[in-house]
Formats: sequence, structure tokens, C-alpha cells
Amino acid sequence: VSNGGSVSKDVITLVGRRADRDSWTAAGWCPIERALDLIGTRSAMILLREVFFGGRRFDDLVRRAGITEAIAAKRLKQLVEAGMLDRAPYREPGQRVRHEYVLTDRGRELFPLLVSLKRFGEWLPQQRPGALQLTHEGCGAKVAPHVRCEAGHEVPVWETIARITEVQESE
Amino acid sequence: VSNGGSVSKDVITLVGRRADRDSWTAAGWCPIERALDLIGTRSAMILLREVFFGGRRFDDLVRRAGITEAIAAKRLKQLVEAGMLDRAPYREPGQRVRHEYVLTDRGRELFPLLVSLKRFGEWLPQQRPGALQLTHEGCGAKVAPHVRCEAGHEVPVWETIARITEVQESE
DNA sequence: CTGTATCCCAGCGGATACTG
DNA sequence: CAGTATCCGCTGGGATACAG
Repeated sequence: VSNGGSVSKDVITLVGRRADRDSWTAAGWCPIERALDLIGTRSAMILLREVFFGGRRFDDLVRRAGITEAIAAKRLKQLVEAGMLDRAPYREPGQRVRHEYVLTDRGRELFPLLVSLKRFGEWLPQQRPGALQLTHEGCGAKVAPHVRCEAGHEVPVWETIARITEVQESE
Repeated sequence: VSNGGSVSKDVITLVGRRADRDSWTAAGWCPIERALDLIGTRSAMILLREVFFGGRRFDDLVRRAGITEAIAAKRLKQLVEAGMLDRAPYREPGQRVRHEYVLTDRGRELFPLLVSLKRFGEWLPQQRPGALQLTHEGCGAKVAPHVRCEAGHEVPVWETIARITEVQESE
């Protein structure tokens, strides 16, 4: 166990009683918290929504997201640095060179997150009427977020096991 | 089209060129934004993480989440009001009555969101070593978020059609 | 043990004005 | 068109102290 650095393992079951664990001692290593550092703001998620919906130009994104240029510029820069978006030059015939923001492969991995958020938001009481429907092209059926294991099983919460492996520098 | 209130439909393809649309004019109706109003804060998501991981008592949640009591109390109240958590009384043998926070059925629907966040966070560069593994009990395989349609197909972003239906009060 | 009340600061995000 | 710069109010969230 003690070989320069010590490794502590902890097995818990989701939504069940868990083994004793004090906290995520090393703040910042939990992947969920790291994710929140980048996309934990309203503006980041809304910009991503617009990019998923086909927005590309700075101008469009700002208007459609309904946020100010300052915030948009800041978030877009962070998203590009994090590798979620690419800022690519392009030129329309007869126009000057411009830049467009497009999702990277990694950025596209955020799709389930976006669908989950949408799904969740629909449960909440809404002030104004309106709907956002996502359907499978061709088949026409509605889409929804799921959790599956690599073996292909649908996995409910109570069948999920969480293992926390934390490496601590033991001086 | 004009029958007291007018309905404007707009069909767009995700990550493709979309039909002209100006903005989500009526701020607040997009389900994604409504979701962010409730769980768009770091503290809300982290508390949910802890509840999914089996945390129940106020005391535990505060310590494990690493946030202050004030914030925890505020968020927990909101989550209870929104129907994500139940605040239920219980008593251990020989102890006085206490309250515990447990996920409602609706709250459990946040599971895909949590898994999506975790998955996403793992792409990001991490400062400290450590890992959070989610596996399917019994089968042992890792779990991951997916988007599927009701017909059972795996649906990638580019096969998704988004329809925005917005009802406007045309005076 | 489960919160509430206060104080305080950093950051989000709106508004406006200004550059290339 | 694509941002930057500045000002400013609001809230998130830490710290501390207090209450049922």
C-alpha cells in the first residue's frame, strides 16, 4: 500500500449506503467538478446549445444566445482552449475571410449532456408555452438520454457501482 | 395561423445549417435554460452527486460536498421544492427524529446528466491524480451516456432533427 | 445536529462605448 | 463583423457566529 505514494480505494454503491469516506479531499480531481469548471456557467451551456443548433458566426451566436459580446468572447475562448470548439477561417465567395466556430469531435461528445439537460428542463414548470422536440431523422421517434454499459445493458442507478481511486502523496 | 394566438414552427437540423431563426425570444421557455435555472450552479450539481452517492444527512452532505451550510441549505431547499429530493423524517433506534434527503423518482432521472458530466470531465486535463469508475453491477462493464430514440436506435448528433414550437401572444 | 443570519469578496453577466 | 474595455448590479459561495 505504501510504495512512495499510497493508493486508497473505496467502493460504494450509488444511492445505497456507502463505505465511509470523508470527502473528495483533493478538491479539483473529481471529473464532475472539472466539468463544472468549464461548462458550469449558464453562458457556456447556452453557447453550446447554439453551436449544436448550427450557429457558427460570433455575431449569430451572440444574438441567438441572448448574451453580451463580452461574455460570449470569454466563453468561446475557453471552449476553444479546452478543445471543444475549433475557430476556423473560412470565406464565402466574394466576401472577406471570416472565422467560424465549429464543434470538434470531442465537443460533439457533449451531446448526451445537452439532451439530458433538455429532458430534465421539461419536467420543470414553465412560464411560457413552447416546446423543443428532438427526433431521430427518418425514423421520426423522439430521442432521450440513457445510461448503458459496454456490454450493452441499460443500467439503472441502483445497479451502478462507483469506485473512487485517489492517489495521495504521502510525503 | 392567426387564431387568437399565433404558432410559429421552425425545423432545424442539429449541427447543420438551420432555418432562419432570430433567438429564443421568450427568454425562459427553452427547457435547457429552465434546467440551468435550477441546477446550473456548482453547488447544486455537487450536492446531487453526493445524494446519488448515498449521502442523506445534511451534515454528511455539507462535509462531503465541501461547501458551506448556508449554500447547502439554500440549494437543498430549492431541490426539494422542485421535486428532485424528498426531505423525510426518520429515526434510528435509540436516537431522536432526524431528516434525510432522498432522491425522488424524478430526481433519479438526473442520472444520465450526472454520468454525462463525469464522462465529459474526464476529457479535461486534471491537476491531481484520481479516478471515478462507474461500472454495471454483476456484469462489471463500464457505463457511459448514450442518446437513443424510442424505436431503440442509437442516435448521433447529425441524425437528430430539432423542432422548435413557440406560441406567441399576438395581442 | 440542522440549519439561519451576517459580512464579505470574486465572478457572472448586462449595458454602453470604442477599436480593427 | 468580431471582438475589447469599462462600469456596475446581482448572486454564488466562503467564513464566522448564532439558534432551535
